[in-house]
Amino acid sequence: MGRGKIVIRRIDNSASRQVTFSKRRNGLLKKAKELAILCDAEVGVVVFSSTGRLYEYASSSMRSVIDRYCKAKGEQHQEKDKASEVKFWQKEATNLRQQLQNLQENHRKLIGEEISGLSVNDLQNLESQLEKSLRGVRMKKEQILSEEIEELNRKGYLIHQENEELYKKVNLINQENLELYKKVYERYQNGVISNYTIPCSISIHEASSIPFHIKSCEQSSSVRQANAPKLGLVLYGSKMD
Amino acid sequence: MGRGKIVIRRIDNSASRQVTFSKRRNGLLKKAKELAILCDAEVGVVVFSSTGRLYEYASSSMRSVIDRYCKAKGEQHQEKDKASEVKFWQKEATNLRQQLQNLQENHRKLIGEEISGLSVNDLQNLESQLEKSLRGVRMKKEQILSEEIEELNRKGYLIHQENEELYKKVNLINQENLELYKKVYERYQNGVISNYTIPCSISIHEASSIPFHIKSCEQSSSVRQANAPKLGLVLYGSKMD
DNA sequence: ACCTATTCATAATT
DNA sequence: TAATTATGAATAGGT
Repeated sequence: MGRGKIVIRRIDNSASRQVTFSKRRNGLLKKAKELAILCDAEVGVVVFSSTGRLYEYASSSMRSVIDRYCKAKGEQHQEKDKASEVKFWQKEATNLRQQLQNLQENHRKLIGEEISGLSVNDLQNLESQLEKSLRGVRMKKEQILSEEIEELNRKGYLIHQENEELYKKVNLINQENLELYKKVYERYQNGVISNYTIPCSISIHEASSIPFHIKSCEQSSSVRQANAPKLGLVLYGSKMD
Repeated sequence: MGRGKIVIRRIDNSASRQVTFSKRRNGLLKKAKELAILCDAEVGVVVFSSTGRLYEYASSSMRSVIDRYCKAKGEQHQEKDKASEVKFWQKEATNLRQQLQNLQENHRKLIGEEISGLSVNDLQNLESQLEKSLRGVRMKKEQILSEEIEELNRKGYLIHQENEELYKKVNLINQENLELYKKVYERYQNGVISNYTIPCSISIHEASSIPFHIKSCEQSSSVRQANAPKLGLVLYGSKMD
């Protein structure tokens, strides 16, 4: 709405920016006023120029508008309340900080730092705690590992069985093949078919004679047979201390 | 700007007031935005409809605009101060609570609780950490114990030496005594003293022939001689794993 | 500040 | 509630 269309971006020229600011600011405040009157609305407008000067319009009063705004945003503004609230949160923070410090100290002791001031008894307790923790962690780890091993063994066993089935089938077919070849050869000798040689049969070398073994990648434990009983909790029992 | 000119006064018809509100509100917010961009201004607009609904625009943030407005007006921002203070402390508390939770979780894992969700690798790390901690604690404990032993040995050695001195002195005095008794006995035989018997001498049975040993109450480790060299760091080396 | 060509916002209408 | 459009208002660029 001027002599030419403009794109909405910062006006580089300081002078014309200043002029435009003046015009549009007035326009904005006027529109705000009109809106408030026409539509019975409570309107507040605050404008700071790039030089920092303040221009404002409020249909009622800026104080009222801001108050209502804050209230609408769910912000309390009773000063007495605020003061006690601040105290409450300070206390809360202090409390939490204390807890945090205690826990940190505890933690440091647990991981073997800052144990200079402790008595032999304290150290003994700490040692027991650590041993207990270590036992728990190792047990868990070993449980997971043996579960993995078990799973692998189970799968391996299934594959192994499948292999055996296949082996049997292949042998069967092979047998069948040989018989067929024999028949064909007989006919050949009888002069029915000429120029024919028996191909080599498919050879199967005891595929299922190799038992299925799985070895843990994490351990140097001994090789276990497929379908082995549950080993989890006793697998590394001797190492648990 | 429309099909006809209008006077700026409250629109009686509720429906058209509502429509006009909607249009002009959008227009106002758009103009505010344009002003902010074109002229590099900080702009805030708050509009409450007659039904109480809030619409707003702020080029930066409403908080910033209101802050700046209050500052520019030199008005009581005590309330605002309080509010932000409360926020600060709330944030602080939240932050601390979070830290506390993290540490607690960590701690629980470290002591072997809540390790169900961990991977074998995590467990491995945990185990290493625990082993390291355990080493540290044991080392410390054993250092203290061996220091105690050393101290006891030192004291024992001193007492032992004192004992030897005393033994010598007693022997000396005993000797002296015997000689005196002899003299008294001679005089008695010469009739100077009547009715007198020689008491038994104080007997000293090689008091210093028993060497001084101290044994740790905590360990079944071998007995150590007084004045032994520092043992702390190697005392239970074989047990450290 | 003012002017005015032009664009924009919007009142009325559908 | 959402388009459409005629109209007045706002304003960009120039003086």
